Amino acid sequence: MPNDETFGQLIHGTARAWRQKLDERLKPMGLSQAKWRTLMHQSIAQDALTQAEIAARLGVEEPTVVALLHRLEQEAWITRTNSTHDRRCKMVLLGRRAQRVIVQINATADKLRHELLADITKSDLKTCMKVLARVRQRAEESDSDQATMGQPFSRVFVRRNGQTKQGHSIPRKSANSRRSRGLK
Amino acid sequence: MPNDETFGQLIHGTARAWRQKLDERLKPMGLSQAKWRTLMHQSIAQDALTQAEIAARLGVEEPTVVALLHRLEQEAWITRTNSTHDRRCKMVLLGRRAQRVIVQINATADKLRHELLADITKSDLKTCMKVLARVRQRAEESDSDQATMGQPFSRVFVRRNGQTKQGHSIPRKSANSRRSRGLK
DNA sequence: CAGAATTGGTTAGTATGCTAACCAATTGAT
DNA sequence: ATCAATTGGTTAGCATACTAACCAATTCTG
Repeated sequence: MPNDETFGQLIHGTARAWRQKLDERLKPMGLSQAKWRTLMHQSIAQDALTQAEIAARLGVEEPTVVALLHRLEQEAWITRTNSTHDRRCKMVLLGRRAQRVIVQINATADKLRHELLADITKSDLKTCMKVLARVRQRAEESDSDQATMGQPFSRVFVRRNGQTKQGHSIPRKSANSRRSRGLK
Repeated sequence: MPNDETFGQLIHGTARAWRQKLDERLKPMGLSQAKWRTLMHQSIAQDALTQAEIAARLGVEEPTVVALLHRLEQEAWITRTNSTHDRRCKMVLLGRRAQRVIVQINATADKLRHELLADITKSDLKTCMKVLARVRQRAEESDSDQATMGQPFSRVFVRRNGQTKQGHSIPRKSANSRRSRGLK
């Protein structure tokens, strides 16, 4: 067993173990970490959120949210209605069922957190969170500046459809998603 | 933006950002984090590994490894051969292509790690890793001991198929996976 | 040794994440 | 006012993870 594990592997493994544990606890309530997080952000915000807002708060991409909300809607946790102001938007609302149990769901997550952090000192925890936040920030930086110091071989501009609507050619942002990583 | 983020969300987000970044860097080489990790463990071990060993080292379940190796094999990174000693086993070997590039693949991961941890002090890093290791250990504990301090309601033995071939009935391991979480 | 149990690997089905490509609606620029 | 660009949402297709259920082979036990 490699106890000289790299930091990357360690974060990854810890996050996975945490998620697994939470999923296990939430399972009897018919939820998972992803669903719980979604409902939680809903309940924190006073007004209904759009899907884009939810994606930003969860820190995931929109298509992920689409699927997630689809499942949540099927299971009657939420409702989606078209916005009257902007016909593109869909406002997401917590269903009654969700409102009823949201408190105990959060309590479950809180309890788990307390358990897992039980014997960690305040100081160590603070340091750890500081490091994690810094690393995350670093990892979310755009990179494209110095990283590719070699030659960018194969400069292929995919240019998918090419005829639909916008042809503003040459997106200098490499092959990134059209959104500039909304997280932040 | 919730900067009073919980520890769970923070770990989760950081791990995700790290993985994304690594995937992005490995992409030009036709790899991903999962594939890289698999190849790395292969190259560290001198002899060929069985799929079960790989699963244990990666810290994932066997079916996940099956799919992963399947993709790696299709892309000619590895070869799978039946073991002569134990006909159940399949030994996994690195293909020539993998052996050639494994060094620079690891270098990429190393470089990323150095970049992401650039301005973290040795001391803070050590503390952080200590905390993560502890949390992970906690999260991987079996739980079932004191957590369910009530009565174990619903003692249902799922008893799935029951008729096909082997009817060794009643797996007394409750509904858990048949393996006792090989991680560790 | 025979039957039970375990172990290695697989398949099927699901959840969660991603990117690419698209449409419809709104906003912005001229 | 019109056309270009942006924004909200969707679909399709893939990658990576899981559990449940299974087969085949080996090992353990009486």
